[in-house]
Amino acid sequence: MQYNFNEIEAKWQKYWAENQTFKAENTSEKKKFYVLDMFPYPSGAGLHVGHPLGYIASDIYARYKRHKGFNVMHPQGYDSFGLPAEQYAIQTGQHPAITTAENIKTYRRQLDQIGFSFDWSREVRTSDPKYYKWTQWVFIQLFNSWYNKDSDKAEDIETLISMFSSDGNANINAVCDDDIAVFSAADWKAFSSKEQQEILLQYRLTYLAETEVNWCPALGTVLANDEIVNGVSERGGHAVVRKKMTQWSMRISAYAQRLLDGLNKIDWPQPLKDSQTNWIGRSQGASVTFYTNDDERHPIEVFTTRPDTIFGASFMTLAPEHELVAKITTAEQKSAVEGYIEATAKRSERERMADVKTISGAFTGAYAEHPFSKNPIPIWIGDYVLAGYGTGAVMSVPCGDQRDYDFAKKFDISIPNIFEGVDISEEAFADKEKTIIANSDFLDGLKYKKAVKLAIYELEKLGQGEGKINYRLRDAVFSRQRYWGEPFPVYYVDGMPQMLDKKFLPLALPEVDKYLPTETGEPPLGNAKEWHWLQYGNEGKVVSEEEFNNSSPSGRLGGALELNTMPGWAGSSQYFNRYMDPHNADEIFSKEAMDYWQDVDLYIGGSEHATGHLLYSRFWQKFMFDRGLVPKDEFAKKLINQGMITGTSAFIFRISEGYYKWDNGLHLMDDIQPQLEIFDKLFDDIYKGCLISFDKLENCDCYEGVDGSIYKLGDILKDSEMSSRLTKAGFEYKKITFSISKIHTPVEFVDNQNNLDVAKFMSWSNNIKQPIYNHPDSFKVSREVEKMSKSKYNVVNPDDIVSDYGADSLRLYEMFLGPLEQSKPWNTAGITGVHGFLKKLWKLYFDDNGSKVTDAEPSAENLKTLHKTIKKVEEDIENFSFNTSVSTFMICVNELTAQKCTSKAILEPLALLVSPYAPHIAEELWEQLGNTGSISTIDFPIFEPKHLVESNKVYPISFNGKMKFTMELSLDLSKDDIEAAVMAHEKTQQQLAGRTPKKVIVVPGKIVNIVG
RNA sequence: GCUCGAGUGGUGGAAUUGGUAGACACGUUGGACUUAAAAUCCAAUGGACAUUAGUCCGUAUGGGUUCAAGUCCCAUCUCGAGUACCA
Repeated sequence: MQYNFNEIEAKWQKYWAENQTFKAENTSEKKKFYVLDMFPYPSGAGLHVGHPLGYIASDIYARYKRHKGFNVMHPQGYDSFGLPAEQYAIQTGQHPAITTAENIKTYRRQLDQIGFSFDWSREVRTSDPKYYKWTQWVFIQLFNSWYNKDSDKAEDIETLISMFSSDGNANINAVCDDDIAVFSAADWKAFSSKEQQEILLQYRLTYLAETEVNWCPALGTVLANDEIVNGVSERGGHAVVRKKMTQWSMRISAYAQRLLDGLNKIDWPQPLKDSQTNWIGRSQGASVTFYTNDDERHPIEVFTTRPDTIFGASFMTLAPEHELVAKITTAEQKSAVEGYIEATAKRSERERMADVKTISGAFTGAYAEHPFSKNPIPIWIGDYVLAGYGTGAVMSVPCGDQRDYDFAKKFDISIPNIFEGVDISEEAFADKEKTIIANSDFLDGLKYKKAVKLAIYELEKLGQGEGKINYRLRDAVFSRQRYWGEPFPVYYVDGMPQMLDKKFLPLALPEVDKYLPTETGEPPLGNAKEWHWLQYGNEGKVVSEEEFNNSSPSGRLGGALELNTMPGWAGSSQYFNRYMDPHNADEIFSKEAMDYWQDVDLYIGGSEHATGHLLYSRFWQKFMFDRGLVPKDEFAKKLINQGMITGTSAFIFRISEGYYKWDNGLHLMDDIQPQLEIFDKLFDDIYKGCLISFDKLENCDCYEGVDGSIYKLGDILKDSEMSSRLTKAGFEYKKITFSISKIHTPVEFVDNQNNLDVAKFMSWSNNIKQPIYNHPDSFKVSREVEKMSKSKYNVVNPDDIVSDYGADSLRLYEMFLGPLEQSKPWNTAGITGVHGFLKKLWKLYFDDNGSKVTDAEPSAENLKTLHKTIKKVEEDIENFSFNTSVSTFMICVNELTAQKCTSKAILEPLALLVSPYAPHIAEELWEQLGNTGSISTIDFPIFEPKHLVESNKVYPISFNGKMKFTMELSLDLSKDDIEAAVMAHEKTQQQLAGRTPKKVIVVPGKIVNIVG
């Protein structure tokens, strides 16, 4: 009986689908286990072999947990809003919903054939109105909440309103906008409704504000910080500029500390935690207020992490954009300051980042007064101070900060030394631990920590400062000028945003005739003919502006709807909770479902979401927790980042340019010009576009040129008949050199030995002349490891692998490649190893005549092999070391084959062990062994240590730490017995050659080492 | 620059608390079977010398701790990821 994987896999995939084998129930006697994958964006390109890696790992774990008796939820869905579908729509006019549905179909087909145990009955799609209804709903909850610092959690906005009407806002301790005027209860009641709404907006967790945003003109949208890489857009690499716009923002900064603290109680990879910690960027220090020393006494607030160095402050620096600059600049300095501001404004963010070394600034002519010494301190502006961080102003301590130091040197500002025994003639001194303060009045002689405390204490006494914690984390801009995203459930009345009532959700995306911004620069939704909200009582609908204007104003609610849509991360910030109760039309999820499933036990996905999705989701979860909607304030207990599977690109080499070395070297004579043209023409005619086999290039001389390598023609083509035309024209081979271009070539044209199928390649590509071989019949390409991508022609499609080797082989091989977290190159050739293993496994159960399995008693050896395997595989799965368990299976099958084992008592548990990894073959074996139903919930074999008990140990006998020979001894022997036995051995005597050992180390059960 | 991670055969990678380095595969070489190929099976495979036994060198480099180091400590180099005038 043959191992017919295609048939077996199709059979069981059908069985699982028909029997809903992996459907998880929300009520169960069993303990729950929630295994989650980061849901994919369904791109038009479909899956490549890199994509399923994490899904295979999580699937193995999910299947293992089912065998261990858990009620496992393993859902899957699609993050189906996004830019590519929209850009495709812009180009073709095709509605993104159609493209998206098609792509999802492809994804589903590809996923199904790999045999995942997903519970598809729980599928969600972020672009489905039934789903984004709840994204809109969460947005409304955020709008209706404020952050109370006293209770340290988000609360209903009604509690704030009642506090306003009883006590005003003076005693409110909230996370809110900075510049809110103080009002009394009486004031509050006297405010107009619009004024009240304006004030509340400054407190809400999602709020409308004019913010400076990253505007990408090419994409026509705002980008979040994590969507910008090296100053250009992550997608497309377009320029990004700063621009002021009215945008929805999320007050994530309210949660900065809790997001930081929460990291301690979740089992997530350290690098990911580090990057979140970094992103949140907590720094502890003090806020200090300086005053200008003129009559105006303008306050200048700065943030510093080193209040202990305050006596070293010899100047202040403001960001050029700082609002005070215009007010304090003196008449004499006005032109210099304005010139400088103009110059920095012209420089893009990118230029400023690229050019950190250049120190620039201008003196305002104004002075501040030192809080303690009362000395005048010159106030400068400089673009090394960022308007967006802290207060946009710093106290500059050149002796303690290198940037201040460089600035002071450049502009010849004094650099007072306030450190004991430190030389600052070359550079600033920033080592906190070694700091002893000097020349600082009451701080003299103190170490860093004490000096900080005392400085803050004295500042507080003066009323000019206090201890403060600053975060780098900014509020997150939540508006995008896009079509293909969630519409905001918001309409405007008199310029103030109003939330749609829950019963009117979802507010569906309107139809538009084009997906670009409007001519007046409004977002794409501005193209919608019907995009006004019209409501009377319980009846509400979306209408045209005209219909709205013609409707009766009496009892009418509504207005123009919001034109922005939500960003990509909106839909992914709660999807893991929605999976628990995905079809609930009345609630985002029922309390019962949430009480049962609680949180994610294992989350697997890529590390690229470290500061995007994974931070925003934690924020939303904490908010939902505060509002009593979820029982846990962290949504995922454990997270693993799978590594990337990289491609192995293939390159061919094509002759691009020829050069001739003229005898007169540098002195080009006029008569060379026509010669040169003849040469160029001839060379291009004969050689340009020729392919060269890589093994030919490898072995010849080349010069390292600026753009790569320049090869000598003589080495490569001396004997070629092609070249005679050049010699006939009087050119010598040895003086001819040429450069090559390296071109990606589709990996499917290349075999395992790096031989190119030349015929296929020639018909695929143009601009190619005949290939030049090193060995006839073998044209070599070079290979390099790169990210898998269409443009590099190195994409390997899982469909091909599945049809050639089967899904089980693909699953095993992806795991076998290496540790899950590590990135590793794909090489299809290696899959024959695991495929061969599956065939060998099959042959343990079947030969040409059918089943070989017997009821024979297993031998001790059989049992040892089995239980060794159970132990190792179980440990490996628990440690997510899936690559080593594949090796373990191979060893096990190799051993059982050698033992000629046919015992059902061994082979039945073996099928179970393999089942999480290679579920199709396991199901088939299980059935062939006479069982009915799916193997998927059968108990995992239990490890019994008694089968591994050994009486003997093969000891390695070392001399001075080097193993020389082994010796089998009983494990019952005492240390002395072992030593005696070893010393008596003839090889020991041979090694010692008459010497007496100085020392003999005996570690029973491990090793013997003889020193001397 | 800062933070984190990693350097082991031709390749992917094993190696539990320091205790036989290179498991398991791929690839390569030789052989069996076959008209041939595929498939399958057997043997060899870190390097050098010797090829009968054996000897020496080997986990990026240089030191150190230890009876014993891929593993621990110090320094250096290289690569990768993240982040960046963050005061």
